[in-house]
Amino acid sequence: MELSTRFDPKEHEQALYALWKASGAFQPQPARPGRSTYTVMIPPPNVTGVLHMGHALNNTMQDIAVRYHRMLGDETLWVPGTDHAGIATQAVVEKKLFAERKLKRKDLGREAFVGEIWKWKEEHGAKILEQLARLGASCDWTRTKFTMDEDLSAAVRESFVRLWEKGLIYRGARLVNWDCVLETAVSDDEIEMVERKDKLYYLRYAIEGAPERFITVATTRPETMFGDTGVAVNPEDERWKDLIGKRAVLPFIGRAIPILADETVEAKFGTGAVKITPGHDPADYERGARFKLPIVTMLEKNGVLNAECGPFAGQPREKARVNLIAELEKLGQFEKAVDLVHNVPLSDRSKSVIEPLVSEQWFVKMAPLAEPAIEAVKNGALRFHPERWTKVYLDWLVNVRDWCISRQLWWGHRIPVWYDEDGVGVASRTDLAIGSAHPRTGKPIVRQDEDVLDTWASSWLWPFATLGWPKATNDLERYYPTQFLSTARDIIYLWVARMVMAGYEFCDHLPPEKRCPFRVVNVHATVLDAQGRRMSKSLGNGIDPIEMIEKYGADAVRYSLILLTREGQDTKLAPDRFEQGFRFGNKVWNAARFVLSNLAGERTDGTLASAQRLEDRWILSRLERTRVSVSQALEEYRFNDAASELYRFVWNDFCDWYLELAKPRLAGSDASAAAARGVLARVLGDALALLHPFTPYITEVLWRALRETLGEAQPRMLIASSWPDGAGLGVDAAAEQQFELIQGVVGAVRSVRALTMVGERKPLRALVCAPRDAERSVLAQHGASAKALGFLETFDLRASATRPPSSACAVHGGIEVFVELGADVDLEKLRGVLAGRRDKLEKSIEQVQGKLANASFVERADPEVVAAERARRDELVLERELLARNLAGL
RNA sequence: GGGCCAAUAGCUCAGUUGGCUAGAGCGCUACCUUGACAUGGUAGAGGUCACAGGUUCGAGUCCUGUUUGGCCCA
Repeated sequence: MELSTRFDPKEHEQALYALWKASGAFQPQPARPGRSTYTVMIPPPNVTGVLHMGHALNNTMQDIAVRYHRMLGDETLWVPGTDHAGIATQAVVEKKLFAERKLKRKDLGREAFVGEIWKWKEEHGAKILEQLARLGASCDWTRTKFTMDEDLSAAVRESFVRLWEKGLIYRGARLVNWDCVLETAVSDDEIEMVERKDKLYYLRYAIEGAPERFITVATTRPETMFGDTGVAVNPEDERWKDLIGKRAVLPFIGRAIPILADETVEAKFGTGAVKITPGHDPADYERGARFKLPIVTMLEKNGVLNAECGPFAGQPREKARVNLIAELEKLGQFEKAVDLVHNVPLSDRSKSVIEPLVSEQWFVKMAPLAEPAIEAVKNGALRFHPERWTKVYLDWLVNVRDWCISRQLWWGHRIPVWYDEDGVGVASRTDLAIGSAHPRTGKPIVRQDEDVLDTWASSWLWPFATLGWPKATNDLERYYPTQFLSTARDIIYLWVARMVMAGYEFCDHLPPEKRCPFRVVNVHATVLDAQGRRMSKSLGNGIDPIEMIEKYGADAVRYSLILLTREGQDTKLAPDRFEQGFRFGNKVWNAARFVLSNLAGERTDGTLASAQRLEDRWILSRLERTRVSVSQALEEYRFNDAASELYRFVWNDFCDWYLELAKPRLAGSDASAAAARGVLARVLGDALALLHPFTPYITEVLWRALRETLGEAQPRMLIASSWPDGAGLGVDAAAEQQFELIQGVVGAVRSVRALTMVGERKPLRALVCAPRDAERSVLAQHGASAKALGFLETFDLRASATRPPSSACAVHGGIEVFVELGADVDLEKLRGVLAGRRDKLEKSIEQVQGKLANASFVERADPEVVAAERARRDELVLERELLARNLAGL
């Protein structure tokens, strides 16, 4: 098979992906003997989403794990899908409707509007999944799930009713994050804290019965004054101490509110007196509850001030703030406004300021659910990688708060609660018809609850609902629990912790030790821009993975991301960083082309037994070490270590040394040439297999070419091939050590060439002086290699020698290499480098001498360490002597 | 206010349980069109491992504190 001189990703990616998919490789295949199942659930992206770098990194990691386990012979399943993203999706479609038809959702009505969303979903909802495919993600697309699918909706219904029956669901008025534009409660993760320059306003409240006195409170939201039901001061604060127990009077509306002593008030902030607005501030809500203050709501759901606000009723909150300050000023009750930088909560979707607002919502009692999830990490059923995230997870669970699961939206799972005419609710697995009898009261059902459930109330069921739960399906039986979950850190509690809770709560068909939905949670790095900022739409600093795939290919994007991403540490990314992966692909491609062009004809088995030359034994030993360490790294989900190891092996061992040494051998037609071919085929084949999880496309193309070249009629695709098992290989430490000697001598020759500008290819005569028998013997046996790589005309090996006239020299350990040069060469650079090296040695020797002169080191340190230090000192001293001697003569 | 993480070459980062002559990629300098690859090769330059103490025979690595930056929670 003829390979083009360059690998063109566009030529292969789509076709290969289709081929893999059609072959059934993405679907679980029966495990090989001794292997088991391996399941991964994709974190379902938002159905309105587009692929960003975080997705690219996260899904590359999952794909590596999945492809690795598939090659190991596990029955491997990776389930893809999307979530319905209640608010986001509804907002997208509302916006579109308005832009195209000037319609609001209320114009259409609930049913028609939801129909529009479904239409939108059918047209656009698969985009991000298609993008995942471009990345090479080997998901089982026949099992693609969507949280609004019928079966997943049934799971949501079942879970709700079960919690209801256990008494874990309740309805109540609570302070929630309110989006005044979308008019719904939103969860904590749907808001973004944005730093803003704002004002801190100082307002004076009159004191009841003391017309000459005021109490000054500082606030960033003066308009919430109409919701004030108290003022708090620190009991130690001399400024206000005497007012404690008195009442302050709100301007305009004249409500008198108590002045209370509270140690949690910081005397240093503002005036030391703070207004308490339990209906509109989370901290005040708590404080108000402590003091049993009433709650006054002063806002309509659309952000307009309500009847509680006296003359300001009917004004939008922003306008009211301005007007209020102006009016207070007239009354002399506005003291001043100072600049303040603080965090303001904005709604992700509408970008409007979130108002904490008391409203009727549905909640889930979380404390009982949290217990087994806490236990899971304590007993080792669940492990975080990196481990430190365990703490974040536990902190949240230990202090868990009840979960507000209702949303005032139309898109989502409608809350399965029906009410009779008295407003008595009941949860039901099946829809209750209007007019039918309430199962408990017997009175007619008059309506279903209007609200829908939070999207997380479906995605927390993801690991088992996607497999068929609550039905006892074959998939659920086989593939639950899963092994690996990879996700971003910001949803550890919102999603990960809740999935664990759900696993223990709902998978009660399993014994407790099998309920935890996954064994390992991988918390991947956050991808930042080159300046270290988070990539965001508003900053416009994102790098589009698809654009990068177009430019560099999916393999390059994948490999670069993994090379750049140290475990759990954030990653700074610039577009040109993808070049590293791209160049590596080019290297692999060309190395393979070279190997393949030489492979025609016979081959040996490429094992240590058949490959006798030093470089053969060396590269096979290096291959074995690489295989072991890459496998180990993948077992531990250290993707970066695995990728670096492969990079080093392929580039620095195989290409730089082995290929170069194979070239002269391949020119011949003897047994050595045949052995080299065998080794080349073996190393290339194994390297492609080891690389496949990281760079699936290029390795698949080359694998096919290799198999064809070797004459295999119906080669199995690499995706379905076996992970290298190291058969016939072993670590050969002696070969490695000997080969390092050759590398050192070659390095010495090259150094002389470069530093004397003699040219890389000019044939030179070398005299090598190796006084030690062991080294001389290695050089005697394998000097030809050094001769070839150093482009030496002669390689004259001696036990002792003095520097021949008009020759330059280099020193490697105890070995001197003399290279004959013409008389007119410039030795200045060479002298400089040798002198520099001598000085460095000098320092090292001082250090070692110091250590060895220290009696307590010799006594206390491990005897092996002491012996090693002595040997090192002798080596260094010898090298320094050789350097000094030769430097003197140059 | 509580917690987590980082600080190592100009830049981006490695550096396992303390035993280093502290590494890689990019960038830089010099040389090389060579039959796999110039998307390449060879050789170099470049570091008081943030700072201050401590533990130890020995600290980039462990402990304490400080500074700077980032993130999370309240």
